[in-house]
Amino acid sequence: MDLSRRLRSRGHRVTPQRKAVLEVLQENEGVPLDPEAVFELTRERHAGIGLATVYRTLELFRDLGVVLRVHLHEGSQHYEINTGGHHHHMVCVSCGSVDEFDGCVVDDLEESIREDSDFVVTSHCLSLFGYCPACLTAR
Amino acid sequence: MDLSRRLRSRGHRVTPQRKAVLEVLQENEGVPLDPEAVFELTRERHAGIGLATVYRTLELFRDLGVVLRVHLHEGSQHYEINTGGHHHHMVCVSCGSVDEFDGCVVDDLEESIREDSDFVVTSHCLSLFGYCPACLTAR
DNA sequence: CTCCTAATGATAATAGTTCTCAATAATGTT
DNA sequence: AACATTATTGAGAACTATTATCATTAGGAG
Repeated sequence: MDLSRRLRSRGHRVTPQRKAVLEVLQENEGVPLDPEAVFELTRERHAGIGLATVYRTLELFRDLGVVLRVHLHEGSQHYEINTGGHHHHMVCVSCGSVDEFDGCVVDDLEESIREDSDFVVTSHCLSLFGYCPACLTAR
Repeated sequence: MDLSRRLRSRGHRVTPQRKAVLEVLQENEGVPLDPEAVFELTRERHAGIGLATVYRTLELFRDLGVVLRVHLHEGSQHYEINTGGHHHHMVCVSCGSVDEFDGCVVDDLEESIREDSDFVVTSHCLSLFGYCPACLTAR
């Protein structure tokens, strides 16, 4: 939770840019953002930040477990603050909106894989695609 | 199965390039290949094929349902022949090898989503990451 | 306050993919 | 079989997302 502590404990420095990026991510909990979006939103707080710094910061935060990388099959990666709650996403193929869903069934699957094969599963990626309520009623 | 028929029924033409790409994919059933790999393998059959044609052909085949696009989080997209059998992949984060696994549990999940929310799920993407037997014993 | 060096911003470089366009060739028609 | 039409092709330019480079700036230990 405490960014300063988490950074310093690994020999990293606490900079205004990193604090600004964290704030943006925290304000958008549950909303996966791509680096460009993070860049634009962070600029409103820290005007001079560069895009490269945003990329570097997101990568660092991922290392630290502060953010999670989300794969929405959209050409750019998306990141969201890691709240600890395991969830995945439903992406509307019509409007691109993203919803969360909890209750991941993959834990069961990982279990059965562990039994059936010699492959040791350490993580997984799951996304659902379809139509959101708004796009469904709009036809 | 019959490429010629499938192409013509949609107004597309049957070309030696497309036949060559299909053959490569068929010979590599169960092995997700990226466009560069398909390009190299296809060149052995049809020497003059261009990379752009490979990209266009894979996209077309995907439209026709001939191939499936696989997301291995590797910087490039991967494609494999669509045999109709629903399966997903286990990617070794150490050596990059890819194994298939059947028995997808997501159908159950799609079901429960359909009941719990108003989101209509039409497809999903699931990949598992971990360590393959070879990499496990090698330590 | 000083020094060391991590971090930054600007920009170049890279990787993967798509676009452009003139030349070629697959198919329907004669 | 020859022709006309137009989809397809190959080559390379263009584009997008991301990473690397490097001189300058600034965090923080002493």
